[in-house]
Amino acid sequence: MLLTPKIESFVMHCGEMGSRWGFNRTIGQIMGLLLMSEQPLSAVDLSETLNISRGNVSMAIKELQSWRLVSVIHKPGDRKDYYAPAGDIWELANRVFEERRKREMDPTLSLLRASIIDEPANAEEAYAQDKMAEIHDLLETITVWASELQSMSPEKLTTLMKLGSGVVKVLDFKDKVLKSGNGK
Amino acid sequence: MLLTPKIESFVMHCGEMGSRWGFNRTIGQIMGLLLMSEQPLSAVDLSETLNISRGNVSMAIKELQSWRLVSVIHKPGDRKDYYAPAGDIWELANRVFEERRKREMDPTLSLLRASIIDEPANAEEAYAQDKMAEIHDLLETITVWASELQSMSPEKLTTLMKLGSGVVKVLDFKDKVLKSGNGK
DNA sequence: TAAAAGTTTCAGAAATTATTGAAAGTTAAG
DNA sequence: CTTAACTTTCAATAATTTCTGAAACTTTTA
Repeated sequence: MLLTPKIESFVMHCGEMGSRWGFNRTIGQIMGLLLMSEQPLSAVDLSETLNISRGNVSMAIKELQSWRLVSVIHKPGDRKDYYAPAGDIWELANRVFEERRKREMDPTLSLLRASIIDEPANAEEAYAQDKMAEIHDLLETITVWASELQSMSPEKLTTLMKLGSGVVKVLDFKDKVLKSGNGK
Repeated sequence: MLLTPKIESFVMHCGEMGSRWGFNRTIGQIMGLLLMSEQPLSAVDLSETLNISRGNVSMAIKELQSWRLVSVIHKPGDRKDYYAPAGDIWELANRVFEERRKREMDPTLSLLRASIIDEPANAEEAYAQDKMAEIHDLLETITVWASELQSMSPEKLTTLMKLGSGVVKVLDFKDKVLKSGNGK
């Protein structure tokens, strides 16, 4: 399968960015190619188009499945597995956020919780524990908020995002109306 | 300088998480240690406490400065450079977000913009360009929103985050009041 | 301006991570 | 049950990233 220059440069870009996005080059390229392809692709398609060994494709697909980013498709009368993005762009982005949160924040939150529990052994440790508590609270606030945002419908979320910092005005507006309403 | 077990385990954890957070082990450990230390630390302190070569500390500090996460402090009558976190936890988290956005999203946005401009060469490319446009719009919405949030004061932002998905109710409330107010 | 105290650089070594390819495993059809 | 078509695993190797340490550089003090 031959790619047009534009598609190829996108796919290669995904490969280069792969490690910044939390996976590796192969995984990035495969995801990029699947996103660009209208038809689902087989492991052999991926391997040949991207010049990647068959084994590497298999491991990459496994990893992408653990991120819930690709799904398997079977064509009638064909024993091959075909792969396609597991949902629309919006859903995929959501999954990446969620998965990264799990990998980047959750382990730290656990460690911090455990560290904060017991009494400081000395003044130095008291300072450190204060800082840990600060970091913990910030991470937790962000985690909780992120999961609430993810539970919102895409429409609501889009509205909120387009509103941007204008949301402040709405919050102020609410306060004003409530205050004048109950005479306080 | 000897660390208590609790502080040491936090610092080592930062090292292990370093690469997931966008830097490397050394950088993670150094940032962790600086966060836990009430006093600013010199390059030699860092090198000895963490068993890291002097040269590596120098490179790590340079990198942390490019992220705007540490600042240099000079003590009167002492020629050494001392290092400390550049601001409170909140500011540091902000900088990490911003820096990562720059590294993880901006290059992709540029590529996508460039790819979308010109006419598709064929049907296959037309599909690909549609997808690229979709990805571009999502990334841009997120980028704009994130930078607006970052420009809000920490207090407003905390209020907003604590409100969580409850923000939807406030938005609905606004709509209701406005509608009933002008008779529509 | 010379020496001392400190910092930075960078080529090579070490450690880590990704990739290949051959062998083993699985599944479906005949 | 056997074969053919396909997938997965994993030890060996390749590629990449990180780290060291010695040399070069800078700044301050005397």
